[in-house]
Amino acid sequence: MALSQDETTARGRATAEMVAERANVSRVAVSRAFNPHASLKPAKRELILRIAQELNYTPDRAARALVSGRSHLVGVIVPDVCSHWESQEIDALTTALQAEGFATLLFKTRIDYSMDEQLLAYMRGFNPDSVIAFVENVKPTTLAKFLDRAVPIYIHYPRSGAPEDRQAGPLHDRLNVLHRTGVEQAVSLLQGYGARRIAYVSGVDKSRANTAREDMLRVVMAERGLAPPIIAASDFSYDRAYAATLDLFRVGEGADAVFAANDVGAFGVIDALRHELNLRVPEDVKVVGFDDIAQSHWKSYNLTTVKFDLEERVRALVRLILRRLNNPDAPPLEETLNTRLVVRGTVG
Amino acid sequence: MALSQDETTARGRATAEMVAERANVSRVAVSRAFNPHASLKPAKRELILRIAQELNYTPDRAARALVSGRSHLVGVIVPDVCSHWESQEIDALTTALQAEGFATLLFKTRIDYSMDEQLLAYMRGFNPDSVIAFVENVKPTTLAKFLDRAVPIYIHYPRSGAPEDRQAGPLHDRLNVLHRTGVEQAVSLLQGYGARRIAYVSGVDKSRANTAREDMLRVVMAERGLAPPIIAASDFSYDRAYAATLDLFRVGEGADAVFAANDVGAFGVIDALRHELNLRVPEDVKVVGFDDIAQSHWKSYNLTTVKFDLEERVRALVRLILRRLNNPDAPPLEETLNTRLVVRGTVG
DNA sequence: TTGTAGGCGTTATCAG
DNA sequence: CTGATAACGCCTACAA
Repeated sequence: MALSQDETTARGRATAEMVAERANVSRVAVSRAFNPHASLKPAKRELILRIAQELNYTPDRAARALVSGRSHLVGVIVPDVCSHWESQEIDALTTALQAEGFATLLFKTRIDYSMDEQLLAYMRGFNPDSVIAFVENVKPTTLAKFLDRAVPIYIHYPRSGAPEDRQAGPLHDRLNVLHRTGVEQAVSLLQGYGARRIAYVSGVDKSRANTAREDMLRVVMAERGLAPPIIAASDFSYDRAYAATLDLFRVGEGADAVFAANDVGAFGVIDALRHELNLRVPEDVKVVGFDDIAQSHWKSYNLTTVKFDLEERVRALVRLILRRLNNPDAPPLEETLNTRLVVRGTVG
Repeated sequence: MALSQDETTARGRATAEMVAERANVSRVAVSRAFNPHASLKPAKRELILRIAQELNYTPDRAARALVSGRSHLVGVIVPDVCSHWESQEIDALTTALQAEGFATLLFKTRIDYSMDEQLLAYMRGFNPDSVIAFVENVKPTTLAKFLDRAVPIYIHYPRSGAPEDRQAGPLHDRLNVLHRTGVEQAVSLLQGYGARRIAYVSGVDKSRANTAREDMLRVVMAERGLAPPIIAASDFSYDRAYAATLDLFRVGEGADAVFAANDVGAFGVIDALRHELNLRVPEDVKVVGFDDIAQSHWKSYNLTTVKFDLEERVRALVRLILRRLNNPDAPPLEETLNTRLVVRGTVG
C-alpha cells in the first residue's frame, strides 16, 4: 500500500490521526493501543502498534503531560555534575529511571551551593514529576514553594540519638543516611593501629553532609576516649584538600591519621603526604575517606573508606519517587541507608 | 487584596488565566509578558510579571511546546555518565544550555556502545529540540529515522588528508575533532626523549574515537620513521588498561613509551607500571594520554596528555544547536576543534 | 470493546 | 498595542 502524499511529504512527526487512518480505527483506539491499562481487542492493538512502528509514530509526551498531569520527567539538581560521587549517582539513577519510563532532567546550581530561586522557577516550567536535590542549603519550604505537584526528596542526616520530630511544614520525602556504623568501624580500625591524633579535612563548610560527617566523627571519637579531631578546612576538592594537608603538617601540628570528608579529598591528602611532605601512607599517616567512589580501588590510592552503597541508594530514591507518584497524598515517606567501612591499603 | 477561594485552595499550579484575571488583562497579554519578542506596553508587562511572581506562575513548557513546536529540551545520549570525560562534558554543556534557556535530558545507552532503537523511540517521545549523541556506532541514518524535527549532532574525526566528501544522506550537523596537532607534538616529545618502541593501549574496539586516535598515531609515527605501534587491546577503563599493561610487559615485548586511548586508561597504565611491574615513569617508560580530564594534574599521575579543550568544545556544540534551531533548513553545519599537547611529568 | 465530545495551558493568527 | 479565536496532540469521561 503506497503512502499518501501527505504522509510521505510530511515534515513533522507522524500523528495518532495518521496511524488511525491507516489502521481504519479511531484516533482514540491508537491512544489506547499505547496505554496498557486501556481495553482494546488484542488483535487491534497489535495491528495499530505495527502500523505505528511503520510510520515511526510515538505518542507525544508533551501533549500527554498536558492532559494527564505527568511529565515523566525527574528533575535532578546538582552543584557539580562532574564531581565523582555525583556523576556516579546520576549515572545509576538515570539507568533506573529509564527502566521505569522516566527521564532525567539535569539542572546545575551555582558552585557555591546556593540555590537561587531563579533556577527553581526555571525548573518548574518543565513540570517535573519529582525532584531530587543534591544540594545542601535549601530548605524544604523554599523548594516546596516552587514545586506544586512534585514532592521534593531530601537527603537527611539524622543525629545519633533519638529520632527527632519532623518539623511541621510542606510535604517532602526523605532519604536518611546513617553515618554511625561506618565511622565507628573506621575509628576502631585507626585506634587499633595506634592512631591517637586524628585530623578531619572538611568538605564545604555549609554543606550538611560535611557537618554530619564531622559531628559523627566527633561523637564517636569522644565515646572512645579520643581528643576532638583537628579540623583542617577544605571543600571536598582535591586541590583544597592537598593544600589543607600541607598547612596541617607544615604550619599546624600534624596528625597520626587523617579523615577526609570525601574520597576525592582523601586523594588530595594522600598525594600531599607522599609527594610533597615525604610521609608514608599508611606507615607514617593513615588516611580514611568517605563515599567509596569507583576510583578508590585504584592502586595509586587504594583507599580505606566509609562506603555508601550507590546501588542501594539509587534503589531507595527510585522507590521514593514511585511510591509518591502512585500515592500523591501519602504522608511523608522515608527510606534509610547505612554505611560501612571498606578496608583497603591506607590504614595499616 | 485577598486571594479568592479558588486561588488559595488550588492544588495545581497557577495558570495564565488566573494571572490575567488578577491583572485585569487578557490571557494573551500574560503570554506576551513572558515573551520578550511580543510587543506589550512596558508598564503592563511589569504589572503582569509582578502578579505572576506573587502567584508563583510560570508558563507551562509542555503546553508551550505543544503549540510552538519547541520543547527546549536537548537530549544527550551517553554510554557512561560517570566516565570522567563525559561527566565533565555533561557538566559544562548543562551549564551552557541552561544559560540559553534549554535543559539537558539525559539518556543512557547500553555499555556496549550499541544504540538500540527502543531507546531512540523512547527518547523521541520527549520531543527534544536537538540531540547530541556521545555514542559511537550509530549511523546518521538510524538516528535521523527516529528524530523528525531535531537534527542530530555527530562527533566526527576527519582523516588527515583532503576533506572527504560528505555522503548524501539525512541531514545532520557535526563537530570535527582534529587529532593531528596534539599527536604530532606528543610523538615528537617522545622521540626527543629517545623513545622508539611505542605501544598503544586502545579504547573500545568499535569506538570511532579509538579508531581515529590509533590511526592518527600510526600515520604520524610512520611519517617520522617509527615502526608501527604495538597494540594492546583495552576499553578506555582503568582496570582493563591496567591488565593490558601487565600483559604487554609480562607476556609481550614491552615498550619504551605507552600511548593510552584516554586519560583514565593512562592512569591504569601508570599504576600497573609503578605498582606491579616496578618500572619507573617516566624514567623507564613514558606515558601519554588523551583528553586532559581534571584529574590529570593530580600528583599521583601528573599526566602528559593530548588535550581537548572542554570549554571550547562545549561552546562549539552550543553554537551548532542554536544555529540549527534558528535556521532549521540550513545546510549541514560544522564546527572544528583542535588538540594540543599538555606537557606534565610522565614524559621526560 | 469501541467511538464521540470536551478540555489540558499555551501560542499563532487575525482582527481591531 | 491589544483581544478573540483556533489550533497543538493527546487522554478522560461518557455513551453506545
